[in-house]
Amino acid sequence: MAFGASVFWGKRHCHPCTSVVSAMSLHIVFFVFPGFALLDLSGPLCAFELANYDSSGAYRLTVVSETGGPVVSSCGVTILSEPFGHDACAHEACDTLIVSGGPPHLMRGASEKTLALLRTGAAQARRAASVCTGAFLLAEAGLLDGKRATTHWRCAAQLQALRPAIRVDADRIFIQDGKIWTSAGVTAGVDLALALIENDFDADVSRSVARNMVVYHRRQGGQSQFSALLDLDPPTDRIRQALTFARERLHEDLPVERLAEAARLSPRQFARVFFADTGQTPARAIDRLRAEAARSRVEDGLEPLEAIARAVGFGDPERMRQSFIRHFGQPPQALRRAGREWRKTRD
DNA sequence: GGGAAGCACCGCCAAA
DNA sequence: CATTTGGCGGTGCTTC
Repeated sequence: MAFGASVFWGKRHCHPCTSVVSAMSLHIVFFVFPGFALLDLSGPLCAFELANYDSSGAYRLTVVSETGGPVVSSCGVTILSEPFGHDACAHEACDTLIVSGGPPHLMRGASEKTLALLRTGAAQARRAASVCTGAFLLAEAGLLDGKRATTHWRCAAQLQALRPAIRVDADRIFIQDGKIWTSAGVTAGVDLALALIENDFDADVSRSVARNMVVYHRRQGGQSQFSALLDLDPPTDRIRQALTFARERLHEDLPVERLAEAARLSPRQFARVFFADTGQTPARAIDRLRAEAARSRVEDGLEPLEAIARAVGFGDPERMRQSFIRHFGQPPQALRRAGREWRKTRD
């Protein structure tokens, strides 16, 4: 074996058992279907695999599908799966069920058999989770009703329309509500897996896995920062007009009513269209615009925080601080310090 | 840090 | 008849 993982990454300390992790292994069951997105499966799989090096094989990993056998992913690569409900969830208790996503057009109209399997699987499992558009399958199975959930930002409005009872938040990397976990698009599945691992062990293990995968341990902020959805033109002219309008006068008061006026829509309709186009609600998007405008100036470290807060429309530094924590996960001071460190390494 | 006021959001229904 | 739009009012969050 030329590429021995234990040699390459090194075996680390074995953690003492926690309340959740006992001597037996935790069975992680991945559900896939024809056309599933390979990375939705392989990302989390890789995270759990690496976690096994840190935990002496705490996880047993199984890929299942409705009928079992070969399943072709959206990119054409075939995966071999076990039949769902046989070995996977019946004989050995399924600890965590993770549903992969796929192209949006495939996510509707799942067979009744699949939905029934998901319902029983989720009911028996300690946790159920979805990656990306996998949330649509959980939604159709009725497992997300009344819960907070996220999905790929492009599909958030569609999910909300499909199941009004879900509280869809498109600006999160992942969300846990009770035993149900959902995650944002594609690579957010890795963040989800890291969070599940941290839930089972502790932050040391998940941090170690993140380092081995060369990803952020706790990716900060919401998914919109990666979609660049406030920079790229939203599909409708009117929403773009409103965003341009807002960006040009961030320092002024920008209530939803005023944005709606700029878009020449009624406030109600504006809010509806805005969410459909961007996956965010208007006020939150403005808040993000301000935070982003402030961020580089904060990191530059040339102006007092109070002046920046005023210049971008936060009014006072405390509101800016709250907003930074919401969007970036850390207060302005911390980013300013990080900016200073970064400059030092270059000089 | 608790409580009131204001605002954002959203479900619902009616009108276009 | 279906879809889009606008208004109303309840609710929950933020701000002061």
